[in-house]
Amino acid sequence: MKALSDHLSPVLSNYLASNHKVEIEQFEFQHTRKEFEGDITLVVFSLLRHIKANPVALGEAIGAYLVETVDYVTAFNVVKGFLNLSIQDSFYVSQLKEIKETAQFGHVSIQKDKGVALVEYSSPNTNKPLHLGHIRNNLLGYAVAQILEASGQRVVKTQIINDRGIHICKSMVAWQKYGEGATPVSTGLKGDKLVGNYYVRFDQEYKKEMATLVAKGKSEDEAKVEAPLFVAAQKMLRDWEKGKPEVVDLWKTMNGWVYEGFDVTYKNLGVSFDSLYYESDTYLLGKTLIEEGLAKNILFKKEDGSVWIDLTEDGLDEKLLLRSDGTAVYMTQDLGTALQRFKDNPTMSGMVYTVGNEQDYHFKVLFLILQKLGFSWADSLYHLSYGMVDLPHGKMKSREGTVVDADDLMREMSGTAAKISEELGKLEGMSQEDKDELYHTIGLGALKYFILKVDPKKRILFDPESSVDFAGNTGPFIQYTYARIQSILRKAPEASPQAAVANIDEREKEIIKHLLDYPVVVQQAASQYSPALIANYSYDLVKLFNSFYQNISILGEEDVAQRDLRITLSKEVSLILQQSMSLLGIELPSRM
RNA sequence: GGUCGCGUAGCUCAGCUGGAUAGAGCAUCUGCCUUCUAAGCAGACGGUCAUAGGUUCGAAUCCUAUCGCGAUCACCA
Repeated sequence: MKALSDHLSPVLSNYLASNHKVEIEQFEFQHTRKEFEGDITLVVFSLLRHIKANPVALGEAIGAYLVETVDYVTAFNVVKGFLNLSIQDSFYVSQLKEIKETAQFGHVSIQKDKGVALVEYSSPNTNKPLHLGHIRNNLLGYAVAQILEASGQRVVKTQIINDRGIHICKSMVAWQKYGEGATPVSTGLKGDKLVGNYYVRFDQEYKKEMATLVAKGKSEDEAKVEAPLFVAAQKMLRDWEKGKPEVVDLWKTMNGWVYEGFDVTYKNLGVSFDSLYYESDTYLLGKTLIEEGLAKNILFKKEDGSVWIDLTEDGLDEKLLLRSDGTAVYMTQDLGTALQRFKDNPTMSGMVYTVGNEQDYHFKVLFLILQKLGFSWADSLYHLSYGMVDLPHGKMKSREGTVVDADDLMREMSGTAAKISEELGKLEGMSQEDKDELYHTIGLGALKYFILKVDPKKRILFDPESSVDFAGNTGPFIQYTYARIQSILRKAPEASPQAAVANIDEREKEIIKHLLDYPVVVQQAASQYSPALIANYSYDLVKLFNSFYQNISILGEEDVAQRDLRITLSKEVSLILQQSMSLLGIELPSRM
């Protein structure tokens, strides 16, 4: 409806300026509700703040004026404070033509002067495989990056890899002790799974050691730090920081395995990155930053040597930035990473951190510290905070084996897609290879849509038993509609909408109106960082199209002008679907 | 306890900066495949928008309080 209101607003402005001596440029338009006559509605009530008048009388006057001066406004009626305007069919035909002639309608080509927006997502630890929580993170981050790009921003997709710290050392210690030289090749396991197994093994053996110590009369707290495995892990961390060659070598080898495993998962999921940052590289810069902060008296040192920032005046607490032994904490490396990214991207216009909402406080503090350190770009940082993915029985816990593994889940989704496809039996003549690819497309489409259609800040309940739907408001529903359109287009002649169309069906008009909304939705999704808006828009479009498709013949229409309009309409719907779904990372099959 | 987020149909969710009689899907029930792919379409059933106040022409939407759920408040990440 944006296009229409853009046409009408200046006319209205002129009218009100000359007749009521008020300057108004923004008007409140909305789609006319079905029960009323008309296409677009001006909410006259909102004008009453500026003009003292009876809403009905004002509506009548404006309506009469618009019908008189604007060609395509054919009629009007006023209900209470709502001015409903009827628009000529030919207007819609010309709008459809414009959509057809615009490449990538609704997407803005990248504007160089805007600077680059960094989008961080994924950022895993390198000690265990990716799970469902990472999937939401990855899908959100990737989609937001795509949406920002479609809105005209240059985007760099990035992540910080948490590749150092005690947790990595735990896997390393367990591998040394129990691994017997196992490698991904010797075991046939994905690298991240192999390393993850030793992380779990560490935890199991560590618990046994603690139990033994407690049985010998040690307290729980003593047992925690005295268990030989724990001591070994701590020693390994110190050796790593000293750069002891055999430790660093093992660290590199095992991280290498994990990265290979992650790459497979990312590829399957269809996400990618433009630049990578490693905590092992950036934590030192963070320490430098803290030295500077101390010198400027923004930070302070306690007697034991630990470094803090006092945020009590901002309503927050004191926050630790460096341990008393001088080693870095989480915040230290995040400060370093942020600065490093700015150094690498001097035209940075903003940075989006895709991180779960349990870290809301952390990011509040991070941004505040960067502001206090005097970085002007700190104001443009944004925490894309999203809710947890919960299972019916509560949180995912790796120790209790309730984690939904990313690779397993994707495989199951493809499997379900295959099962449904085979039951429906529409894929005659397709090679097995193509079928497998299609099942992956559909399965992933279902999963991605399921996750992205929900507002990011809300929690998602994931029930592995009932799985993800393939009917209704789902990815496959959209894919299916697209495939149907492709089927028509394969048989249809080239077509262009002609003015000769006698009249447009209500259903066709609804679709054109909805297509015209797409550019606004893309901008909204970008400014709100919400892929859900794109998903819901696409769903509505598909609903409208299916109703049209099921009730009106396209290729069977004898009137050529009418038929061409319908073909064009179908084609444009499919193109917008392709664009909108590409923002969500969902592929659309030409058959299914 | 402090701070932040959420609460809409049996279930899962939409509802844009306040606008007309709060919308979808799933589930349940009716119809529709010799005609462009039935993963679909047409329809029925289903609501005290957590509760109570307030702001105003108008509140699911904004404000306040209360209740419920979750997160967070580490020399973990």
